[in-house]
Amino acid sequence: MRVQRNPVVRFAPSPTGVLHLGGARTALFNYLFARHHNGRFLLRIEDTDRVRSAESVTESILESLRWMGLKWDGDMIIQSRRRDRHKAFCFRLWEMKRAYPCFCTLETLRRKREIAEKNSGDTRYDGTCRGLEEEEVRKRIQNGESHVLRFRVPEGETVFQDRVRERVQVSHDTLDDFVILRSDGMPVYQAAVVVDDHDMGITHVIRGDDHLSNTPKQILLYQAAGWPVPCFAHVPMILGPDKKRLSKRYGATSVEAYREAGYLPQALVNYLALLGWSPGDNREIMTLDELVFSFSLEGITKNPAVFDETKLVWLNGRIISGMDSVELVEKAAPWLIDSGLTDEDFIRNNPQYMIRFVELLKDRIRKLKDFAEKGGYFFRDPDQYDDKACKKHWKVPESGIRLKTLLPLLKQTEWTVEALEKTVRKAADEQQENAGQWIHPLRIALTGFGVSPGIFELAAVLGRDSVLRRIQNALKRLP
RNA sequence: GGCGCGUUCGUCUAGUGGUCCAGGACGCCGGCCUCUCACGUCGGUAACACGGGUUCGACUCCCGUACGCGCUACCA
Repeated sequence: MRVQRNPVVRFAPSPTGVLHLGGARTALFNYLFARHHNGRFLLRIEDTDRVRSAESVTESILESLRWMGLKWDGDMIIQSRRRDRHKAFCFRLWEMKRAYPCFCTLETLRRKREIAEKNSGDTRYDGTCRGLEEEEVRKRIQNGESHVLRFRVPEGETVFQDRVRERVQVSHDTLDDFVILRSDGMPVYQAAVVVDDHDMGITHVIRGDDHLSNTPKQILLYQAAGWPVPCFAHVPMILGPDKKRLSKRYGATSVEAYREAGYLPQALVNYLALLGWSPGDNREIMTLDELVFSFSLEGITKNPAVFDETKLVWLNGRIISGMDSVELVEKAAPWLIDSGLTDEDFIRNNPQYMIRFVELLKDRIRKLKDFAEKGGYFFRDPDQYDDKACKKHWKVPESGIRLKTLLPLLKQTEWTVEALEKTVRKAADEQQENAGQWIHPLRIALTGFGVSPGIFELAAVLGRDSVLRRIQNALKRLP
């Protein structure tokens, strides 16, 4: 499908909670679409629910978007600041008789709904105030009777072409006269979105599937106002492992949480893009630029997707191992510092050491925090030794003898990977033993663990002093 | 309950009537590499929800059933 030359899209989160994965993906799709078509990607904060909205939340949403690299164009729009404009729109509809005041109280509405639920199950507004005489309306308003404004839904049906759902058809019989302006003068979502999307020149509304049912109401509003109706694209939901809407119950669901867990923004973006969208070929690992280049609404799937953290973890690991080492040092630094392994000065003053550190580790870890959790021995001598590894490779009397034999040899070995390897293998050879029998105890002595990067590379990086010291420490602890 | 939307390996997906005894990826299992782990590499496991049509032929089109999700607020 052809897309007009310079589309304008927006991401419109409501600041009732931090940015969650579903919202992040919606933002991403909007961003990709805008960039792909040379359009504009705008941001609007939908805070018309004053009770539930919080300003601090807005800042965290912005921070999440920035972290993911989704830069929006222009200034962000704060919906609540446009209240007068929304109100004017609602009053205009009233003047045009497309809306009318409704005096039903929350309480009577609630009661009617309750009864309806028990009987017909039809809980829609019954239209009590739809046909009120103008005279009565004026009088009741003069009396200061509290009222809302409801949209007068016309007869007929609304049909629209959704860019991912194809044709969607809804009979107006299933709609009711919904509220557009609250009794306190605050506009309701339905009215506010339409006014803002129109004023912002939005051409394509790309949003979550949960808005699909609202779309006919909004289209009716556009039509009542005589405004052009934008294109819609409803993206399916992201589900939890139980196939229900993703919720906090199943661990982390916010972008923030993934950031804090040591994920790279590239990985999250890449993974989210693949969740509900496919480039059509078999590519899996893609940069933001590649995503922009390949993105199209046609590639969006119709069915909801289950969020699978193991694939995200894999992607994160692949991206880490493919990343530039200098950049990786920067990314890993906060984790190393926070865990107290080292400090900024050391990192700044030992760039070569830091680069070797990430290079030895980056292929075998999957999250940034693993640098700290699995690479502590690059910064401090082991103070405890892994039980399982000891049982397997240390609890034999020869281990001590082997390490003792190694000590003087290592004192005079040239400190290169090749020389170290030659030394150790030769020592094992001379005893007619397998090199592994020497390597494993050495690994435990140097790292405290049964697994680590290649032992000779590791020893080369750690340096002679550190290696000799660690062997001696280990010898003291040998059974 | 009503309305809307959806249903391909455990998960993400490719597939737009014959090229599909269904392809890729994650996961899982096994081989190779090897000082361990990881990487890499080779191979394996595993799916068209069900029932009716339409058609020479259906994963692909139509209808129904089941299941799931969403909406049904003076929430967004």
